[in-house]
Amino acid sequence: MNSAKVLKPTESELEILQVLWNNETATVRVVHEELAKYKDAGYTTTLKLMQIMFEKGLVTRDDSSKTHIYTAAVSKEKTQKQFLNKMIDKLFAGSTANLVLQALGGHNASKEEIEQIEKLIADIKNK
Amino acid sequence: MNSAKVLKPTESELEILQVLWNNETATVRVVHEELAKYKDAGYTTTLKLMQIMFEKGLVTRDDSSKTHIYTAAVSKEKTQKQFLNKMIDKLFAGSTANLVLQALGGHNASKEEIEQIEKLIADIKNK
DNA sequence: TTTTGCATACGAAACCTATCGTAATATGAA
DNA sequence: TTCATATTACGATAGGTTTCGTATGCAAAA
Repeated sequence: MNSAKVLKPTESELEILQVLWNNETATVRVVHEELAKYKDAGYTTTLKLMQIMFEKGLVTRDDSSKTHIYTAAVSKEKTQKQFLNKMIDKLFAGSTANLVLQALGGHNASKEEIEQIEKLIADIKNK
Repeated sequence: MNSAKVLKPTESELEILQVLWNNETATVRVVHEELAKYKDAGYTTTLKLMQIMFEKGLVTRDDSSKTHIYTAAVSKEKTQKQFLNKMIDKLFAGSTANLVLQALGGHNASKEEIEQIEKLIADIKNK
């Protein structure tokens, strides 16, 4: 039906998708207010971006009332995976482990997070 | 001296940087042949990109002989970290562990790689 | 010396992203 | 009904990326 081509959200589009993923559903106004917390752009800029996202198929919308209601049309997990793969490919010479090592290397994950990762690794080894 | 602004390589530029990182040093011809293995673009396209990268400061070059010799001016590690951070921010709600979990979730890491990661985690816990 | 071929330089075009101003429209209040 | 306000639609622009054609120059071979 859809997705004859892979949709690769731009950076601005990702910011909007974040809001939609968190809220399940949102109006342009809601998205805009959310973005306004850390960046400033006009309302119509957000509107325009979301209209373009609609044309691309990145979001769906209910336009039965004046104020349209938007929903993400791509899943967070799929999108994350898509970008991870591209990044592993372009920046880590195809090695997932390289990426993980680099990510854990400089950074500070909490005790709980480290334990989560340990558990996952144990699972992988068990299989 | 330089870097008043953060340099964010584009996707095409990353492909070129990969080659430079692998080869330490390379001519446009070498880079182009390498890219030609998996994509097709004209030679002058690669040349132009590398000239622009030079202007931006992403690469340096030795033009003492007719055929210029290019070197990456940004380190692989710094660049990787830069993109990782952006990605964690934009796509993983700021959580490094989320990214690692998602990356390992697809589990295409070899036994050796998994062991490397285990070791790193042990180190982190020891600290 | 002349020619051939490779390398660089340059400019232009096509395309995409992000931004915003303005106009049209619907909704609810006065 | 009329008016104010919020929302959408649309068009235009600025800036950046990618692509390539063409011109120019150099260097080695003929």
